Amino acid sequence: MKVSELAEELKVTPDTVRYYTRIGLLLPAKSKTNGYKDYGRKELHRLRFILSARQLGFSVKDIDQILKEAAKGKTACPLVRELLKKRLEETEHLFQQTWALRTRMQSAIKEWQDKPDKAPTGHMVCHLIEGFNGLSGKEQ
Amino acid sequence: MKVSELAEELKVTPDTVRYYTRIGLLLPAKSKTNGYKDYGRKELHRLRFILSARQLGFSVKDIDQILKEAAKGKTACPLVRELLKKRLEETEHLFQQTWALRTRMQSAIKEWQDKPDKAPTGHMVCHLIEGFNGLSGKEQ
DNA sequence: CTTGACCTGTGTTTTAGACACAGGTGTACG
DNA sequence: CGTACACCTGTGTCTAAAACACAGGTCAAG
Repeated sequence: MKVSELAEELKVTPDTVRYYTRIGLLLPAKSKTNGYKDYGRKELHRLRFILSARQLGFSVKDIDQILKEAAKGKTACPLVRELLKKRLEETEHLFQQTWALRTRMQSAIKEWQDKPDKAPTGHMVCHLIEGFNGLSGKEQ
Repeated sequence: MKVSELAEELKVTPDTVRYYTRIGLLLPAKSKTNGYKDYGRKELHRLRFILSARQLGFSVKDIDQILKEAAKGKTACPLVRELLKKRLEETEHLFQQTWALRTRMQSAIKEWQDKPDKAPTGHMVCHLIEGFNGLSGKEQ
């Protein structure tokens, strides 16, 4: 299988396949005729695993670690559980951050509806931004 | 004011100040005695504006655009409104993504509680990941 | 004048690919 | 067999927003 064939098979871009190959997650053989990378069933399976793990929020580096652990014949499960716990904490944090940001942005848009446009002054770049207090309108 | 003094004043890291300076958002004078960058009240105010805008989700490039617009003496408000709308859409998207990911991760952790660790086999790297279906347990 | 703490500017690293690009491949057609 | 042209390849570079590393400069105490 060539790069694009493998990519098409699992609905990712050829660039993704190339990237995973470049960092050593995939280890295709090299075609003898041309120098093209040649992916077999093993690499297909391996890529499928990588994509499953990505879906669960593991970083590419995590996956590298997991694959290396499994390659030793040991169970990677404890590592997997530990990494997922860590990634969940991060995701939880990002979630809160994003939620708060969204709220702030919505709040700003609403608050700005009644405000006019103004030209900048020496000490004011944009009165919308500089006049926005970030609270949801319930402050005193 | 030196880099670290300005940074301390607005509770950011010196690296952040250096970064904004490097990309041209801050334009400090150069100290005559040593070659150190020298920030004045204007730069303090400018940094404050930048941080306010960052709080609202504007990218650094957005802010550059806004500052350039205001520098022409024109009102930056229409641009600001338009950019915020765009960023809100992106944030909304990220929010949904993150929410879905969090749900998937929590679901996996729960589902894995009852499962044992297993050593890898030829066609299975980690049965936890490969056996996780991504649905919340309500599939048939 | 020297020690040592702190500060500076610049260059490099981070994530997970996307994009650009010069050149190779392969096939339909003549 | 030759060739035109679409498509494919590997490699190198770029992205955001700083954080980090580091060699060397500065400054106050002694």
